[in-house]
Amino acid sequence: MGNKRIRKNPVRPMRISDIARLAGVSNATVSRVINGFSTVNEDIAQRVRDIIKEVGYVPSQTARSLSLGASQTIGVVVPDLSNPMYHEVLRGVHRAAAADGYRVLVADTLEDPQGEAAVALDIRHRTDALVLIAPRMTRPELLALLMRVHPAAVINRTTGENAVVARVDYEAGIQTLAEHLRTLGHSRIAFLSGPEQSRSNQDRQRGLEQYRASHPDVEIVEIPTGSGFDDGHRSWEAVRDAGASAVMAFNDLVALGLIGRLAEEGIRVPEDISVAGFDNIPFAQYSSPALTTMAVDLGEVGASAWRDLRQEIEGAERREPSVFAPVLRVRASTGPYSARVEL
Amino acid sequence: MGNKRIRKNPVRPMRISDIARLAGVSNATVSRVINGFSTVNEDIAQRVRDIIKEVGYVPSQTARSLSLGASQTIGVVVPDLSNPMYHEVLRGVHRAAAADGYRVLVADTLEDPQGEAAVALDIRHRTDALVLIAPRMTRPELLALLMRVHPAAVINRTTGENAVVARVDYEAGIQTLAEHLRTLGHSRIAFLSGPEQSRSNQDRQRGLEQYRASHPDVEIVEIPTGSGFDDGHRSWEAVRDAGASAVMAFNDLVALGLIGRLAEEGIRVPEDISVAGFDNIPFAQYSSPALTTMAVDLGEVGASAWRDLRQEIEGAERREPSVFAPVLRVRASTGPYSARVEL
DNA sequence: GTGAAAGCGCTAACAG
DNA sequence: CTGTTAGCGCTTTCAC
Repeated sequence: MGNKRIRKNPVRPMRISDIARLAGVSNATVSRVINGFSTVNEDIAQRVRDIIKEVGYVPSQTARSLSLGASQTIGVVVPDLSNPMYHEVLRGVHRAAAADGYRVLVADTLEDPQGEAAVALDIRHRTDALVLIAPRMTRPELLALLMRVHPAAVINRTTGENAVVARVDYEAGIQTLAEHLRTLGHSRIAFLSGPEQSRSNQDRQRGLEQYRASHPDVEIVEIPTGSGFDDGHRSWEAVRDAGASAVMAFNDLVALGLIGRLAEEGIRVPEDISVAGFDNIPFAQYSSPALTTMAVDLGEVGASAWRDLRQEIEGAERREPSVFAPVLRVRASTGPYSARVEL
Repeated sequence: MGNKRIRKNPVRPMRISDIARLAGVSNATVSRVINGFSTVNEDIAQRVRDIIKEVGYVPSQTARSLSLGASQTIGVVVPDLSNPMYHEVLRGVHRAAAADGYRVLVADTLEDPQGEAAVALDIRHRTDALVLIAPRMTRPELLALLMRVHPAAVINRTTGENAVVARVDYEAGIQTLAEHLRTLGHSRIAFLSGPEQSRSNQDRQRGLEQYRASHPDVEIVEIPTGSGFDDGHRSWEAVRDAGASAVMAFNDLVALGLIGRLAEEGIRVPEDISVAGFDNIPFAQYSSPALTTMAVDLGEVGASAWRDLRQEIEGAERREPSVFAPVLRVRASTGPYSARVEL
């Protein structure tokens, strides 16, 4: 490059005006080339492109966003980035949005319901739209927030008119599972319930309430348990005392914990007792026996949220909430009822 | 508010000038109040604050970033957002950065090595720094990229001088594990290797090379296997043919797959054969028998990357790479060698 | 203590 | 087809 040392200073990134100067054209022309406006003389365009590539220029997304009033980026607010369930949803959103040329900004609220709204507002102000995954805040807070962050999608919470909604129908799911067990001949079924505050647990309870009403012939006894492997492991005495021939665990982890305990106790699954989980975690198919469970395509929930949200960004009319019913995966851990010796 | 209808139009967010007008002051004053400059008359400041709260004004982060030349945001580039391993690292980075008032922008490259650099560059231009988790691109590409995205941290890849590095010492880890088995009396050990291109697999292989050199008394036979549960499940014949009394699996999933198969075959673990995993996935402690494995605190790796990166952002000198050695978790799946009947 | 004005890097009319 | 100019919303000198 002759005597003009072109020193790439990493501290001071290239700007559009640098390119313009180097190419001997105006900023506007460079901008047009970058954005693929065909109205530029091909020779000039090529020269600009060459220079851009040569110096490795990348436009400032910040400036671009400010100027355009849009960032081609959406924000996703997650209560807990360490929870695999949210990951699946997140990934679904991410892939779907990426396919449409959108980037994703993820913010973890670290399970702090207080900070949720602030985080959401902040992130919304750098993005074009928001996805809230299972927000923890109270309903009034949520509604107030939604007024101000439109367009937004909410996953696994119901809202009024102000947001796109995608959610899993846990109510229906647990009933599907109960019905599966009833069909197998079980008439006394234990439900190992999860954390009390958990919304999805409440949904399951509501579903079972309905099921009891429509099936007076089957008894469903609720045993407060928890959401972890250990909780399931510890639940054995209560299950035994309940005299149930089949168990629906709050989730797969609980089911697996119980199954582990049953193995230790020498109780056969499903011959002596049937055990079913919920969520269909990857491991469910590898346990022994393989676990019957309810599968939810969380990725699809996320993708759906994005699709509806995108419509919203483009100004389409509000869609109905998308509701996803879990589907039954029958595997080896549930079987027909058979009278058995006292445990 | 008299006859001046203040209609909150969700389409047109509040700007600083709106607040200024409402408070009867200048933009500059509002800005000063927001940023906590003490030079503002307390009465005015209070009035401004009240109005901000009342109308729910939140400054545009985009404009702020452009003006300040900094966004208080870092970008994290992940090869695959669905991989739990990366999640742990991501979470470590996230928590540590959040504690320092930084937000995190996550970009998934969807395992596309081609697009990686572009994604990194783009995201870097909306953020103050970059974290690359286990980038897939070639070394020359990586080095070239790092020149242009400084400051950056790289996880699980070595680099030259241009980035902070945090990595897991798989070489040492696998040797620790081999030594554990040798101490138990095993002298013929199988290593179920993972994907060939996997860098961490290559690290393990290199570690075993060293181990062989320093321990001629133990034979380590490598069996190309894979990284999934099924791969482990399928590996049984090869393991048997190798005549090994102990197995080191590429990771926990593979180990668990093999253990499942062994159960089917009626082979006892660890009485007949010892099996060890790698990674210490949450499930490792719940399998039966509980899995001996190498634990890596991935969250800490991420947190460390952030700490060093932060120094870098603040202009401190380059730190040495942070290297994390996996630690041995002895559980029930490995035991002393005992001669046994031919399998 | 407060306001006016310039500027962060880019895009988009509007002229020519 | 290309350049000039006026913002995008905020921060920050520099005067007052």
